[in-house]
Amino acid sequence: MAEPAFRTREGATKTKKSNGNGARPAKGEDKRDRILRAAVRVFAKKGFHGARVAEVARAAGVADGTIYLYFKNKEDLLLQLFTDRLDHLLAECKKTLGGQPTPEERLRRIIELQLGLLEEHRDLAEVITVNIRQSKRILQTGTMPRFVEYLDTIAEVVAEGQAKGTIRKDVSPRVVARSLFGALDGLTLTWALGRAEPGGLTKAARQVADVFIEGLRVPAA
Amino acid sequence: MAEPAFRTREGATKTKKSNGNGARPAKGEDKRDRILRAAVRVFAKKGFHGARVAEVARAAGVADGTIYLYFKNKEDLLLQLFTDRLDHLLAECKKTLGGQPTPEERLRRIIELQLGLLEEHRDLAEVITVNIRQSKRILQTGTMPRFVEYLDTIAEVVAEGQAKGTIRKDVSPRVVARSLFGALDGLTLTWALGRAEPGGLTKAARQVADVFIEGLRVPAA
Amino acid sequence: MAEPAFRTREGATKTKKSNGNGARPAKGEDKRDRILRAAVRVFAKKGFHGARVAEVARAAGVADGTIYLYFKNKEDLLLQLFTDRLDHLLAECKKTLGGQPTPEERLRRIIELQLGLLEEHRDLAEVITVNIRQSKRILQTGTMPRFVEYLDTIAEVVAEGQAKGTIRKDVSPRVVARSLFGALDGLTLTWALGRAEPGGLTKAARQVADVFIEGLRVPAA
Amino acid sequence: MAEPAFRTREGATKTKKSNGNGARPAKGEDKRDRILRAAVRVFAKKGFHGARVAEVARAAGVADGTIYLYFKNKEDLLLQLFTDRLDHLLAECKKTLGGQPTPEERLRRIIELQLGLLEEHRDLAEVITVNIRQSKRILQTGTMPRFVEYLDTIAEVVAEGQAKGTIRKDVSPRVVARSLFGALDGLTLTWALGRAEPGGLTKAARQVADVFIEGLRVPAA
DNA sequence: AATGAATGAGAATTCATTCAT
DNA sequence: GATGAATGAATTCTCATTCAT
Repeated sequence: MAEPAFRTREGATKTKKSNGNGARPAKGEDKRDRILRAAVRVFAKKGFHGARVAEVARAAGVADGTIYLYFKNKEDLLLQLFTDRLDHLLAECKKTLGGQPTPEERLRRIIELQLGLLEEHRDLAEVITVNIRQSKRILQTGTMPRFVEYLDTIAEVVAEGQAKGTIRKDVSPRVVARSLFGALDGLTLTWALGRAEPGGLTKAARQVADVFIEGLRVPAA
Repeated sequence: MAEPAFRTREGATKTKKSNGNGARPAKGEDKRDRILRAAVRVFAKKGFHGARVAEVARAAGVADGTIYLYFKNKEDLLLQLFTDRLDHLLAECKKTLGGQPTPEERLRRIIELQLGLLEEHRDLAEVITVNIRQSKRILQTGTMPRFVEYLDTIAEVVAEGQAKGTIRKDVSPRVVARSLFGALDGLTLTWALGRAEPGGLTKAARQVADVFIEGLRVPAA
Repeated sequence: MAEPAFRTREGATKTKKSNGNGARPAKGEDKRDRILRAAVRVFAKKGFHGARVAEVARAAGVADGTIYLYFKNKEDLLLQLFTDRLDHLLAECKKTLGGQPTPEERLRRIIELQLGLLEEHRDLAEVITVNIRQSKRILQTGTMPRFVEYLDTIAEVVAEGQAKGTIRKDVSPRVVARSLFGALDGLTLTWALGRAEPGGLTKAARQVADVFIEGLRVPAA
Repeated sequence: MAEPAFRTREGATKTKKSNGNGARPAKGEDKRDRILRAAVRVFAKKGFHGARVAEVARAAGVADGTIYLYFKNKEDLLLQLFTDRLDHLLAECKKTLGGQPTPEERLRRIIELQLGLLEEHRDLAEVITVNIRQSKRILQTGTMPRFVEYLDTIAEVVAEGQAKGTIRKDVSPRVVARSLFGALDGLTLTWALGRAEPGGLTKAARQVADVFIEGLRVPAA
């Protein structure tokens, strides 16, 4: 998962080169990716508001104006950044969840995936945890369909467990999903802004998984 | 006076009981409070970066320059806002925790307190969840001693339970504290930015408490 | 000349305590002087525009508002400062010029006086050379009657020499006066902004005097 | 580009002959010059502190922000203005001094050049005499290498005369240089702020030259 | 007279965005 | 598509001055 297969605007799972025109690598897509990757770095270091568009451009090796050929404006750049990365996480989730036998295992897997992904990409971790809250507009759901989708994925797993009878029914799947994401988000934030010790998030993942899964289990008679 | 008297820091933990000169309310403290209260409202509505200092001033009924008599700059205003409010939360915690018989009950009480407080102050909820992440500088621990103190309070309760033998020892109190805060923070964020249904947070509080407390319980043999 | 006898508004030569109401030292005058002395220090250090009125107040040990009881505004403070100090210089000139037998000696004496005074008061030197040019309004002659008067004093000495036949008549006394003042001013500026070596100005005084006096002498047949 | 290309410094000594690409005038240099020319006018009229950057921009026919593409800040604009103009004066000096047979003639030529140049450019005269002292930072030598270089040029001429035996040795070339510049500066200031009669400075030039040159002559046995 | 908290006009500078090349 | 020079709106903070006490 080191080099995530970056998404295009249209499709979540396209591989890098297939842009439908055959041989030549899509110059445009290439540049869009370079900009997004530069944006992660710059936003992580300076924060969304602290980052200058010109810095992103320089980091991406393009001219200032070029950014506006691929993104409507600075905020759109941030939004597409999230969308892109969450698409990736969602795709991974979908791919791996099928393999897990029980809802509990699926939950554990989601936790491991999210924290694992961010542990490998500290910059991205900072962007996800910090920058997502820096644009009021982006925060309003609706602008963040991918985020909602991701929460829904978690909630569904919970609901499945409830349907199956292994997860207690007196908790709302959405509350659980939001709490869980919040818990992971908080851990990531502290980790990313602090020492970011290698393995720190992975270790935390197990503990959070244990607590949540145990806590969700239907109490024994 | 050239160097404006920053009356601020030392007044942070004072309870409102004036300044010891009896009848008249302390003019300074009074104005500082008005500014802080105005800031909560304006920051909640516009976000930290979206809010203009002049708007806060107008909302507080003071001149623009007056804000700089009490706060070093806009960011300091945000920082002191957090410090002030967290002080309040911490004081409430301390007051109420003594009355709880078990660590588990104390945990539940903390959860109820935090969500209860924020449910009553939606503006504050937005500021705490959103704005706290808008200033890179503030995020760096050390600038937020009160936040660290709050997490420590939670972690201590967990550690107590571990010492007493009722809470599982294979989880780090600090990880639990951070996760729990994250979970509550996430719920609050979603609530505050959405409908903010009355009772919504209180209802969630019970569920989160149940899950965490159950999840932390030492597994029955 | 170490502690110059400071002037009051009305009269140039009054000694410090005689304010006409007998015994008590004039509180007001006292404060005005403190402010002026503080202003010299602060203006010298920060320049006129760089100095805050509050700094002058603090340096003088008075409240900000007090300054406005004695001076119309910041610029007036600067203006009165010049007037006061030039009054002093003029008085010294008048006192000493009578004793000099020839116009040439009087010229030499003026040069020594001006540079001697400023050498003893480096702060004042900076203010005179630098700050006098910082307020457009003050620069316009008319607002600086004392300066004009000082130049006139020099010009008169030159005119005397011309009348007496010892000074060449093909130079304008006013041009000489202005050049001479400029020369002294330039030397002072460089001295004050640099090392300000003790004796530096005094030494320069002799040289400038020699050059000017020789240069003004009626050419031998 | 994030870091605006400060095209400034390197262009300072270039003579106007464009940028080597033949026909079209160098856009950048063109704009920089327009700004400098506008700055002279505005600074002369309002003084450095009284002038608003926006006024300079408007006078130059560029946007406010454009100024910051060519100059670090307002003070840098002033500094470069001096540097530019003094460069010109220095170049003229160098060009003309060679043609003068004696140090005395060279001195006279320098005086004529300086006053002549400023008489033709009253705005520049005001800026040089008044504004140069309005920025404390600029005054500190080292920030004004050109000024030091100019004084050195004068001092060298004096030293030459001393070596040749025609100028008295009991005066320091640097003191003479500083005095002479001060004298010219003072005359210019008075002229520029007053009527600025045509020919006024030129006429003064002769007198100052006569006085200084006579005054510097080795006394006849 | 003296104070100093409060005022609020004022200005430099930044930086997202555009558009002529 | 790509560029990057130019734009100019937007906003924090400063500080001279006032005036209620």
